[in-house]
Amino acid sequence: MHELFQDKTRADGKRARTRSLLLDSAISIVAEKGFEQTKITDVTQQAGLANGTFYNHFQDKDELMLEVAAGIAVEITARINEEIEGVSDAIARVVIATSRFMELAREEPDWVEVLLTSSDYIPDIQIGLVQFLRADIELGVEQGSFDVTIDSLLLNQVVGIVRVSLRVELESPGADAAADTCIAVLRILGVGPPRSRQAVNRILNR
Amino acid sequence: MHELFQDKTRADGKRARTRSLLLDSAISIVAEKGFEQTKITDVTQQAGLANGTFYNHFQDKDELMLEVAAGIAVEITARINEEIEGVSDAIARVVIATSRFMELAREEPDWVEVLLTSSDYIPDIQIGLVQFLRADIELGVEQGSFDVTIDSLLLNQVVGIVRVSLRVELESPGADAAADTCIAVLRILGVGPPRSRQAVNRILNR
DNA sequence: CTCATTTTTGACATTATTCTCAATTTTGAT
DNA sequence: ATCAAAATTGAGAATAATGTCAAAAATGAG
Repeated sequence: MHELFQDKTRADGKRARTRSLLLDSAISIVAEKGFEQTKITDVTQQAGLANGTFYNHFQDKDELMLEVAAGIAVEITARINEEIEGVSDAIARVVIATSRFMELAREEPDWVEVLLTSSDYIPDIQIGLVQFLRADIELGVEQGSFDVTIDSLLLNQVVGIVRVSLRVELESPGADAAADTCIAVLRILGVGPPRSRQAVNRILNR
Repeated sequence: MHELFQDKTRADGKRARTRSLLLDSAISIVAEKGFEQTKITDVTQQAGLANGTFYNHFQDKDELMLEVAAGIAVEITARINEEIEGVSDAIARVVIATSRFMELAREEPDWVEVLLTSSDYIPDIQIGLVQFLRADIELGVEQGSFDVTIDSLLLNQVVGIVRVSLRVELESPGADAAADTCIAVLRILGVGPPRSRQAVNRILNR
């Protein structure tokens, strides 16, 4: 379990380090208690700082949360992009991205937990991820692999499937849900059941 | 927009009527502000009652919310069951149930809104609906229509798809999302794209 | 209509959380 | 090592929500 913000500010001044400490503390508290149940004193206590210090760095809870959620979204987007960079087949891109996301739920459960809960309160957080998703679906339609009309409903449905699958993965990390989730996503995108299974087996080489 | 609880207690004594008034007031406040942002005084104000009256009827907010959510879940389950009673084809049952649910999002948006938000906080609320869903999926597997293994992941995925579709319907009531949602559900259940479209067109006769 | 019982009222006590700021400590450039 | 600037501290003021209860009002059985 890495420290997302502190790792990026080790070398900077005291101010930046305290700020990062608060941000990382917020991650662990939000992951544990949820978004609205997280109080400012919970965060400062977790950070081992006095309550007043918070106000030296943030206006209010919303400002803190926005930064936390945006930081996680950027990091997760970057990690997934790393994996699919250079892959040109849309089915493979979607499968790799989905399974990498599921893997992140095991590697960094707090980040994923916070991303899921915060996107209920800060809808903008999803925007970046959805843009990439849309591009890959467009690619798949062009390549003749997907059978869908691309609209807000479809994008939300795909995001919804991935969301619940991530939640299941967070709640029972044993039950390797990645492959089944990839198949579900392909099915939604109009890839028939036999082809979906075959593609997932090939791409995740099982 | 009907009053779920008041309609059921018109004939009863004052106590029952006040109680129902509080429950219905809670629906409209939760639909507007969300679960955690709903304060007890919001509910009593909406009901036109004094703050103290609340404690004559409920221990605390949780007790109120549990009753609100359970009441809505029972009503919605009953209305959907009404429609599929006597239908023996699993595909038809799933399509009719899904589209009826989407229709309810237009008829009674507050009920559906509260059901969606409260099931984040009171997971038990989903249990009843999921049991019916599971039975219909089992039926479809027996009938050779669905190609899935039934487990918690699958049930959550289907619920997830319907949830996001309901939310889209609530947010833009114009965009007739029912048919597309039925198709998405069938696809998840392993019905191929052409058969899904055909089945939905036939059953919803368009 | 009467009146014992039930219900409602709303001011206030309690508890919870946010936000401020003067005093103190720490930092890091020189 | 020095010291002005920056950061932290924590007590407590301000705000917000919950929960209590004696007094007042409404109910409905007889």
